[in-house]
Amino acid sequence: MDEPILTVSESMEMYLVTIARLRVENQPVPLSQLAEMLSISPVSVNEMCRKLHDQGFAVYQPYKGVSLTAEGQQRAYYILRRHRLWEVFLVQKLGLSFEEAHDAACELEHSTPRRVADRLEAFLEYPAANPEGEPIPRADGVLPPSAWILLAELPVGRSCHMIRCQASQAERDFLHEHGVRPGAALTVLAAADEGLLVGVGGAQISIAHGLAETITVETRQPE
Amino acid sequence: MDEPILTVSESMEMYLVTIARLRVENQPVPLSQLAEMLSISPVSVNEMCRKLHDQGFAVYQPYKGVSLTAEGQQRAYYILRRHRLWEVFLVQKLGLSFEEAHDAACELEHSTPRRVADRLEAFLEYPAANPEGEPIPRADGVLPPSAWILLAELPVGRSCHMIRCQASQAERDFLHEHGVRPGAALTVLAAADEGLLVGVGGAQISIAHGLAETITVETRQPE
DNA sequence: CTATAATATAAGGCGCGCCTAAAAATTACA
DNA sequence: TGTAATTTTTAGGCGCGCCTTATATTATAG
Repeated sequence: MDEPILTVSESMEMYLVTIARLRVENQPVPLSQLAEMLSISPVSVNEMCRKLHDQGFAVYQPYKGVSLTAEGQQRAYYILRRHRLWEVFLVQKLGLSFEEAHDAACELEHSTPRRVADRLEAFLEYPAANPEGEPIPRADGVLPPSAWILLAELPVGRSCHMIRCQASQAERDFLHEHGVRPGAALTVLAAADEGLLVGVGGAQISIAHGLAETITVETRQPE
Repeated sequence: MDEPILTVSESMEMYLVTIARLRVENQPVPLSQLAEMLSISPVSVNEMCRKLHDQGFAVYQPYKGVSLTAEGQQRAYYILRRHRLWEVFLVQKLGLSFEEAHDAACELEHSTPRRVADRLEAFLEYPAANPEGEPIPRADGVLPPSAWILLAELPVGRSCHMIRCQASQAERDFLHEHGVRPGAALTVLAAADEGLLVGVGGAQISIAHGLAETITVETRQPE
């Protein structure tokens, strides 16, 4: 009757949170991607995915990929929440770089009781997102919907807020100098062969299509 | 020539820090105490102590006990420092009880990079001790002395943490069943002819004077 | 000095999470 | 459609840290 409360090992937690992060449009995540992301051999990843399936945390379909059950997603968000709260704390209160904060948060996230996370959230005054603009799952397990798309996909004339850029450091530095940084308000003024003409804080910058495809932005729903 | 940097597992870290905490006046720590403190079978503790000896972190002398090498003590203080800094943060900034904070710190201490510890120390404005008055090892590895006395010598009304008991196995078992075990928070409620009335975790137990003289505790400095 | 209690050690086992090698199944493309 | 590439599965192995059972060794109190 009463469900046994299955404990999730640290290793399992890493799988769950990685699946959650790799997931796009409810498509199952290919195991090869998972293996690469985790730096674990495909055989071991396969083994673990079957285990997660058997324990009810994931749905594994051979040759298709793996996705999370409601239970699995809840556990994943549970970790993601801790991870991003720690990132906020480490950057905002301790003054670490995001890079350092991210690495440390990867460790701390597995050793953080729920109560500590909740208190930490209050101490940080309920941040909505981590320092990179990625949303923080709430205590009730809801991950606030973020209308995230690529800048390259934004129609001309529409505005958005930048979330992140996954290009090289040099390219990110270039964008940063022109005001294109996480949180900045951007408007696509025009699209040309060379790229997008983007307005940012009264100035304008031309961004190549390739680069625009590495930039994630959040849009307000227009209606 | 160049020493291989031996990595210390989380389990080993627990042993090292426990040995450091149990150590008094440079006497080796009996393995039975260690086993009780860690809630691990004496056989396994023996096994691990031989391993720590072989790897140069401890000196294990059969029938004598185990003590730390300079290297082992450094590692132990390294962890203890993180543990107590987290306790300060969790109590002072997040408002947790010491009990909760201690438990959470036991986990966090193993996942805290040096830089995070140093920044945390600064953020907390360089506390000298944890919320229970136990000294925090400094970044340079120095641990200020702490106050260990016998339970029998503790004034009525004062609280302490149990360190160890050197009575017989039967007596230790008796105490253990009543929650009087290493690490437990004890309060001397009253002193009578028969012995001390001691509060432990909401319950009470009467401990004969003779037995109380075998129990070592750590007290907070009153001023 | 001896009997008993405490401590040490040996032997074998278990679950976990990872590995490699090799064989089988499926998919995808020419 | 047939072959190549990918993916899955099986089998066997390894280190870690813990366990229990059983046997030695040492310490200590009568």
